[in-house]
Amino acid sequence: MARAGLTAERLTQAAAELADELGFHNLTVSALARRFGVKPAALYSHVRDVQELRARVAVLALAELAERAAAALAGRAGKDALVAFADAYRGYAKEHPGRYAAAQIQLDDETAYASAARRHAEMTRSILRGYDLPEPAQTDAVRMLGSMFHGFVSLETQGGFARTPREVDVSWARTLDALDSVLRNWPPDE
Amino acid sequence: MARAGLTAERLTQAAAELADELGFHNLTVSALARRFGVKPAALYSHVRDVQELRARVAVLALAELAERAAAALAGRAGKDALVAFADAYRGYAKEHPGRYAAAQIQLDDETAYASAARRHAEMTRSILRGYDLPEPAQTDAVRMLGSMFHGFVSLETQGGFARTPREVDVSWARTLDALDSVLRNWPPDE
DNA sequence: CTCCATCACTTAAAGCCTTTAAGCATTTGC
DNA sequence: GCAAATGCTTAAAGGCTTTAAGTGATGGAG
Repeated sequence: MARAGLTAERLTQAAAELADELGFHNLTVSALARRFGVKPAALYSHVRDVQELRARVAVLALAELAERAAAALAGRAGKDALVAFADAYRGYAKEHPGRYAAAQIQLDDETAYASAARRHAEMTRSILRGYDLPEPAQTDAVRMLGSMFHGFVSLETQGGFARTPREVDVSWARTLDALDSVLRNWPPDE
Repeated sequence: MARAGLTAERLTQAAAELADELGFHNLTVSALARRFGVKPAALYSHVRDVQELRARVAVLALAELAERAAAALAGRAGKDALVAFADAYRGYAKEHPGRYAAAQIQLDDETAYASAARRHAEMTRSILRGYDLPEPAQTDAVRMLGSMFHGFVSLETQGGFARTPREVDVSWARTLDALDSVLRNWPPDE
């Protein structure tokens, strides 16, 4: 029999595509094996178990997302940077819903450390340089921005906004306006 | 053999507890049957399939959350209302992570319509009455608040903030300050 | 060039999950 | 007290994960 030429990398790549097509929670060893015309057991020489497969997709997604966000950020500052970053984030999630879902799973500390997770936090901080917030307000703002982006995208992809007629794109833009506004006028600690 | 006395309601209640203990994605028909000392097949007279079981937990969670939010909101207005609502939301998610996860799943239109999902939107709107935002800004703000709350809670329960030392409670409070601030000074459409 | 070791994949099997169908036992109502 | 309805069990099929053992292709050494 001809060999399929499996490697951890090819499996991860295909797994990411599968996740985008079928949804992350339908990413199974069996489905992936099927796609390669191979028996499920064959994958276990390249990947320890389904957990590792999912974690690999998560790391891939984090890296791609960081890449995209970094490109969007290049040469921009202030609100420009904020909007470009946010759009990159939302765009990625819409194009790659399965990968985006993967990026949300809990990675063990080692994997997380080695992954692009830190780059994300750093990029968010770099956006805030345009608003010069002192610590610890900066940390609060990082968390707020992350929550906002993730929350919006998450609700949007789950159809949470579908029942109201107003264009989601417009609400997104206005939300970014609001974020920019509050970052420029960060309320004093009371 | 003695009968277990299963009903859809008791199953739903137990399923919610199971979800909180094991995580929503570990909520299975088998595990639930085990808890009742009964064979899995027995549940299928009361519940169509695992999807319906999950949907029932989602509806339960939405109702409980609405209940709690409504209680928190009673007699409050302005920032007071905002903070009470947000705290109710976050508190519920922390106490009942499995139910909270359930509340995020896509319900079919009928179920969603019959569920408390609408009450949530209405309550968010009632908070905004304290800030008198005209439509369509109000819709944008509803979406922003929902995104913020869900995003923060979601990242927090997934351990997303664990790697930074600052107290999450403090960031939460400051984020609410920021939201209050931007609602009071909603940026004009540019 | 050939043989053998290694590697890549298959087969086999166990265990857990969902779900349907059929059977038995218990309750309920007449 | 008996029949019908109800509630749970048994049985069985099919899909998933994962391990272990087996087979055939590949490639390096002699």
